[in-house]
Amino acid sequence: MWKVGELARRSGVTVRTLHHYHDIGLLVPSGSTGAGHRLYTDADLAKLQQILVLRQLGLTLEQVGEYLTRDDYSPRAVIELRLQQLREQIATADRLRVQLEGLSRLLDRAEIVSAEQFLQTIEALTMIDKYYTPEQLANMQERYSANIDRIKEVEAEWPRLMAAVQAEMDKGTPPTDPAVQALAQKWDGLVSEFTGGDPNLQASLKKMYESEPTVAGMDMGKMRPMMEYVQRARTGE
Amino acid sequence: MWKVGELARRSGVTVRTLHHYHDIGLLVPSGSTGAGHRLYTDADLAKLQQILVLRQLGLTLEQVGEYLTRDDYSPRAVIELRLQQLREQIATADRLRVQLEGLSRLLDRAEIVSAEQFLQTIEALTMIDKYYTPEQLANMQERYSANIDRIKEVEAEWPRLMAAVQAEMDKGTPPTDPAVQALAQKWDGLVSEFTGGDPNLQASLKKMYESEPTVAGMDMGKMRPMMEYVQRARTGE
DNA sequence: CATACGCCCTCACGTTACGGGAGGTTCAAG
DNA sequence: CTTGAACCTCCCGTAACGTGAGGGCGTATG
Repeated sequence: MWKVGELARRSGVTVRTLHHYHDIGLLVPSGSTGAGHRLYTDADLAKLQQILVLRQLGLTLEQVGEYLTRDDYSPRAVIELRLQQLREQIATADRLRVQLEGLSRLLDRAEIVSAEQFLQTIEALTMIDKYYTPEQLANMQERYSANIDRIKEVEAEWPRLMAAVQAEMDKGTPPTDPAVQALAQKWDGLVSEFTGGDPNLQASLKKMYESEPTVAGMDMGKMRPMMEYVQRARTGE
Repeated sequence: MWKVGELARRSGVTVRTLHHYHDIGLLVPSGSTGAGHRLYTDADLAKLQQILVLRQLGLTLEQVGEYLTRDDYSPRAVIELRLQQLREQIATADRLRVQLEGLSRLLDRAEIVSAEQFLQTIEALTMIDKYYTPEQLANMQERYSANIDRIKEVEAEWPRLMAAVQAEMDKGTPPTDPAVQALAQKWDGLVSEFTGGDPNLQASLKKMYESEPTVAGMDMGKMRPMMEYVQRARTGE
């Protein structure tokens, strides 16, 4: 017969853990002293070892309790459940690891210098992962690697184009105006350059712009009226 | 300016989350109505997006707060910390997955039929992982695969040997008695058969027996006096 | 018998990031 | 004015304990 401290030392758990297991009925001591000190037997120790084994497998205390008391015990169910959980957990963690390692390489190239850029880059990577397929991404990367200078020009051109569109909107210029039509043509050119004319890629881009409150630091709430304006210029209405 | 419900819908979080972030000072609304309704600005939305991005990376809310407020911001520190955590997490989960897949194969061979066997097997696998090196394990598995019949004999012989040793102890037979010496020799033979004469393997076995409260369902509290008795027979004292 | 010390007890708040209900107020539309 | 949706604060809950408070018990020693 052991008291709680002895059992804790023998088994490697804390006294608090043994109190907790008693409180929840998982491991109830076989006896107690007149003063109320807990007394544990060999059988209690053996049961504790079993509990610890199942805990190590990742079962919750509730699950441990169930498996130690039910008659229709199924080792297979325990293992398959845990294997499924582990595989999902590993896959999720691995995806994030791959993302972060890519981001780490960006840092190595010193392309990020501020907290704002850092957060926008993470955000962009997250959305890219959400909206584009791996095939689309490989295609895009191939094209961009071959035209790095043009990419930078395009990046500089978008803010200018958007400012011009916004100016026309602010002036109340009708979308049928030749100036707006020219801007719409330019808009389409830049989009086409981004997507390489791929309609699937264009659809992914459109879905992202329609679904996200911000994209690459741009508030889509402000962006959408602009896109509608350009669409009206495109259709001539 | 948005109220809390509009912001929740735009950003994909719950109202409760926004309350919580306000409570802990992470995202404080820029204003409020006379009635106390929260009012959020564009800047609040942008900050929320940043918070969500960092949350997705796995940072705690406290860490998010720190990184959004400090001047000596270090993207590299964030990423390296998380990568390290992820790698450890993946390695741990993967080790357990491998263990469970091995156990699953045991189940496939129907070598486990009861809850008791199941728990003892898991316990044994856990200890094996703790005390033996991969090299030792490969060595042991190779030897056992080649002598499966003898292994079963040995497994049956240990309880008989231990019962005989216990009987001599109960009778108070001195360890120098020829009968006890014979038992000690037999004990050593079985151990040597298990370890293949490998002193490193013997050391791992010894360490396990000395450290664990139970091994393969055996209470080491009872086992240790027996091992001491056999040791005294071995040295002739 | 008194004291000291180690071990034991129960109670209760804390951890993290919210979920969700209770009980009430505010706001906009009919 | 009524009604219903949206808002508010407060508070308990989640899982598995850690930790401190305030006290009692058991044993050894003076």
